[in-house]
Amino acid sequence: MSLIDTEVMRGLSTQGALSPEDKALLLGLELSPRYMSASEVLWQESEEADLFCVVKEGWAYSYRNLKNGSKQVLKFYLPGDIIGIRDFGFTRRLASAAMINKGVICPFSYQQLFELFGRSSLAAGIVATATRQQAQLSERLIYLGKYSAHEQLAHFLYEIYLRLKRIKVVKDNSFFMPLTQELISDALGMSPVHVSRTFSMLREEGLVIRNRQHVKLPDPEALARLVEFNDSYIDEFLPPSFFELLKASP
Amino acid sequence: MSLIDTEVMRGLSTQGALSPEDKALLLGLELSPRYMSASEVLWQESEEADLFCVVKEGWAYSYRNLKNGSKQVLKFYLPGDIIGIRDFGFTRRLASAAMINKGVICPFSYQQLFELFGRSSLAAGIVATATRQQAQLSERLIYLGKYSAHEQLAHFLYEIYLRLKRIKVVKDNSFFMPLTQELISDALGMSPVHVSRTFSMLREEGLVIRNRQHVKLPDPEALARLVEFNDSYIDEFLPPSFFELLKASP
DNA sequence: TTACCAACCTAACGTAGGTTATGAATTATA
DNA sequence: TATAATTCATAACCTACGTTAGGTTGGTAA
Repeated sequence: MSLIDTEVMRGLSTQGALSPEDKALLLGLELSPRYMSASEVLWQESEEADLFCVVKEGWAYSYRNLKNGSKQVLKFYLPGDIIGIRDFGFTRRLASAAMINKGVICPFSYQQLFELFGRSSLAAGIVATATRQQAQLSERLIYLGKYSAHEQLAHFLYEIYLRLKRIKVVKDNSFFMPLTQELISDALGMSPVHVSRTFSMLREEGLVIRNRQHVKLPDPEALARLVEFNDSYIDEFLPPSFFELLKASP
Repeated sequence: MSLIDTEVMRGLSTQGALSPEDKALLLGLELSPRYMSASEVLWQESEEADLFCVVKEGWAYSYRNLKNGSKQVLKFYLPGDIIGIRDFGFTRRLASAAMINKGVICPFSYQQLFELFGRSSLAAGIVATATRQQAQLSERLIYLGKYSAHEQLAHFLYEIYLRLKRIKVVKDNSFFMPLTQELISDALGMSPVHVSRTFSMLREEGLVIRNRQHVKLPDPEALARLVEFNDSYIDEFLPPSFFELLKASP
């Protein structure tokens, strides 16, 4: 099971959509398989991200270690799956990855992917934007899985705060948030009643002041500490390597 | 707030990475803004997917209506965010999208995105693979948010079963699954003890027979019915439109 | 002004699932 | 082979959160 055997590529191939160069590139990957033992780590969270892999044999998974000692698995990878493309457009890994049992993987550098995009940095930019969204989804998943309603809501509000600050619509730690508690409950997977309860708790702790659609976070840093916020997934700019690679491409 | 004002594009622009054609394309988007009212629907689940949008003003969200009458919000979109790129590489929308308050959006067709990829259907294929992964992540999010442990584990096992069947390693409804209950618990956000309890329930119901790493689903269809499985996100091939668009590109 | 409705708050009570603990079955290591 | 370490099953107990329900507030419309 290799990249060219991936269902997507097989589809492209049988439809005659792959150019000879594309095919050559795909088959070239076969030449550098890595034999992995069970539990062997592919990469750790926050290491430099510069490649992705096709799982040829064995199972792998990506995960995040959490402050409370547990971990959240984001995804299991089976033969034929691509692991690590999530971090394309980021400087560092947002999650760790490891083998479950022994197997074989084929690495594929981001550099090679860039070259495929040819000249259009616009295309690369849009793809990077898409992977950023996926990163936000992963964060939400982590909070849904392992944290209490209190931590979840705090995390949610702090994320909204950061995203709004980036587009310069936060003034004096206050912002406009046109969400009902019911909509928030549908996002966080809890009952509307419990959202209300949790808002009350956050208010009593002095962390959140809310009046209908007007929200104020008197001490955003305290909130961030409460949830141990990992803001690398919202970072402002594409990594410098992104531009170097673009300039280096033909 | 337009696409070119998105943080990613601004980064590309200030680094001089955007070609004049890229810039012209981006600015051309400004010409077709759509003014949306509060609660207006952008698209419904399972409608044909052929475009994405940049949110210029207002808030939007994507969501899935669930069988039990509730809904799960997947993501809130703020000004500058791109909505609908998740479905690139799929025939139909995997989730609905709607405005929260009134606002302005700028549509951008998948066709235009294809043209940016130039000749490399390999690049397009890799991107499509990445969006498929995001789709799987979304499904997991939905189950984490709104379903009981019983339904979650059933869904998880059925997804593994489908993915393994696609790569032809399921024989007689049985497969090898090198996961401990602890690892499963870390993926599903529940305690190892409860994973064991839930496996026992599924066994008593005759839905799952498991012996260490060997799993058998005597009646996969019954499992699928239990979780109302939406298998469009694991579908085998890229949509026909994908190939038509590729042939149409210069 | 009155009536109405959506959004929100709080309380009382029930339950799914967490926690802790113990023992059995399996696999790994000496 | 004995010994240790995982993995898993089941029980007893507890808590975070769901559910149901009743009341307050604020916005809107006649």
